[in-house]
Parts: sequence; structure tokens; C-alpha cells
Amino acid sequence: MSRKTFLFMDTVYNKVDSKGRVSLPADYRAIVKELGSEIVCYRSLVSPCIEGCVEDLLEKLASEIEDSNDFFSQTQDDLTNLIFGDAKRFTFDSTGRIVLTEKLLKHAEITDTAVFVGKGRKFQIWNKENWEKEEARIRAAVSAQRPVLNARKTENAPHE
Amino acid sequence: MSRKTFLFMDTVYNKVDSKGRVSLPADYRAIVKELGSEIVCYRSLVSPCIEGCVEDLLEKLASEIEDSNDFFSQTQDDLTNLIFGDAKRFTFDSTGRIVLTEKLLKHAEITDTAVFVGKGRKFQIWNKENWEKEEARIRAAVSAQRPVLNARKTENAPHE
DNA sequence: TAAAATACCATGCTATACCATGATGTAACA
DNA sequence: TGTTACATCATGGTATAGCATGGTATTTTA
Repeated sequence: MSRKTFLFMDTVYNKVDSKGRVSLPADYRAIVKELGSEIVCYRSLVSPCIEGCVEDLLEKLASEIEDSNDFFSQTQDDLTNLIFGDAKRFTFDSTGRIVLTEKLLKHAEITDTAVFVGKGRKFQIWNKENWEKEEARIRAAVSAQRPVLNARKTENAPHE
Repeated sequence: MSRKTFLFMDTVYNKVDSKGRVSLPADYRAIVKELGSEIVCYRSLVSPCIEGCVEDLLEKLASEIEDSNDFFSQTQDDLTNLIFGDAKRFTFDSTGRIVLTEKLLKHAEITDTAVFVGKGRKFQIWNKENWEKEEARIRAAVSAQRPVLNARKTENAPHE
């Protein structure tokens, strides 16, 4: 059975063992399998967390850069370089686990628990404490920006 | 045979059992089946209630973000974290029930009864007492803000 | 050949798919 | 119009499959 939508969602807490092994949430695996693709992870450029997506998305990003005639978007170009330089494919074993590298774990300050946070086409992996702080920060920021959110909402956003 | 409109309507009171299981109103299920999609629920950002919609609606949002050429935007990052990090897919069993999570139930203060309230493209799930208060508030607010509406009502209404 | 990386096996738990029952409303029919 | 048969729906209970996780074997590579 195939599905129409491929969204990383929800927030899942999974254990990381001494070798860096961690179960990719079952819902995430289902997406990857359905697309017949692979997971790619890299260090977030702005937060102490790991960012992941399906390889297709990076493929798309690369195409956009390639097709772009914007010679002045040096910044975006640089950022893209950073991501591709850092990104790595991760295959999961028969039980659905991937092995995160020392570099990634260190950047996200993850030791024994990994928090998977859905972001639609992407997802993030956080240290427990950092994520809870981040979530609080975002909720506060969004509350403060209520007017903007409300404006968006009437257009398309599913949130009240 | 297909239909043109897919609107969540009406207000339905259903029981929530000890495991968080609750029947999705039959009308709602019909919509989901017709669309060949799934239900997605998340905590309302502004009210103590659960919000739900069809997955396609979130898919649209994700596509808009993806196509906005804004791979690195901070504001969008915050918003997507909040929406997709909180949202979760809910599939219903052969009898039409979904299992709400502890997080959602707690946010909406739901224990044994869930009130499904149609809102068009979306719907909400409330605690009984909270919904009755909310409905009263809404009615009062509408009356206060719509003197024109009141005028029409007193003209046409045969009673009172 | 030692050490590390990776694939496979085992287990307990929980989520979820299925069966059964009762209630309610609707259609058929006399 | 009153009664009965049927269909649909909400709800309670239960078994099983899938999941996360710990452990072991096998392959790789330095």
C-alpha cells in the first residue's frame, strides 16, 4: 500500500547505546522505505542538533542551486557547501537502527537519549534537555509573534 | 461516487476509554476514507483543545515551505518545529477508533469524554466542560460584535 | 591479527488490529 | 400507523504483530 504524503512528524525519545546506535522511529523508516531512498544527516548550522532528511531532498537542493542564476546569493551558496561537506548517508540495519557518528553526537551533546523532532520534509535529533529548552523558546517566540501567525493562518496554516 | 466538499461539521460527544481510545465520528471517517488520507492531530496553540485535520493539509504546508526557496530561514524553522514536531498521524482501526496520546489528552484536559467540534477543514476535540464554556464565550462574543446580526434576528424571529 | 564497524539474533513490552456486544436509528412491511 | 427486521455505530475486551533495545556473531580494515 502506498501513501501520498511523506512528512516527518511527532517527537520521539529513543535510547542511544554505547556504540551510538539508535532506533530511527518506525514512522520515519516507513517513509524512507516507501521512497526507496536513504537517510542523510548533518550538523545543524544554527542549533546544537543533528538535522536529517531523505536524500532526495538534498538532491533537490542541489538542483536549485545549479539552476539558480542568482550570482549574488553567495551566502546561500556557502551554506549549501557547508551542508554537503558535512552530510553523510545512514543506512539502518534489520531492526531499524542507525549508528550516529561521534562528530554528530558531540555537536548535539547527545549521550544516552536522542529526541527525534519532526519538521515536515526534514527532522532533527536533539539532546533531551536542549530540546526542552528549545521548545519552550519557540513557544514563547511564537506567542510573541501572534499577529504574524494569525495573518498566515487565515491564508493556509492549519493552526489556530 | 465522489463528493465535492469535505467539511468537518457538527458536535459529537464520544467516550474515551482507559487507553485513550475514542471513536472518530462516522462522518469524519467518511471524509478521510473518501480522500484516501489520514487524520493528523496536534495541540492547539491557543486553546486547551486538540486540533485535527487531514494529512493533505499539512502536506500542502510542507510543500509551500519547500518551494519557498527558503531552506535556511529561521522563522520558518521555528514554526515548522512547532507544527510538525507536535503533530502525529492517527490511523483508526476497523471499528473507527483512534488512540489519543497522553500528551494530547493532558493538554485538552480530557479524561472520559471527548467532544468533537467541526470547523470545516479542521476539527477540534474538547473536554466537555471546557467546550461548553468556550461555546458560550463564542456566542457572547459574536452577539457583542454583530449588532447588525442581532437586528436581523429580532426582525425575522417570530418568538421572544 | 587485533580492533572496530556492521549485520544478525533474542526478548519483553506495548500498541494496535480484530472479535463480540449492545444501542440507536432507519427502512421494510403488514 | 404500528411493528419488525436490518444496518450502522459506539464501546468493551483480547490476542498478536511490531517496536525498541540488549546482546552476539561476522565481516571489514588498518
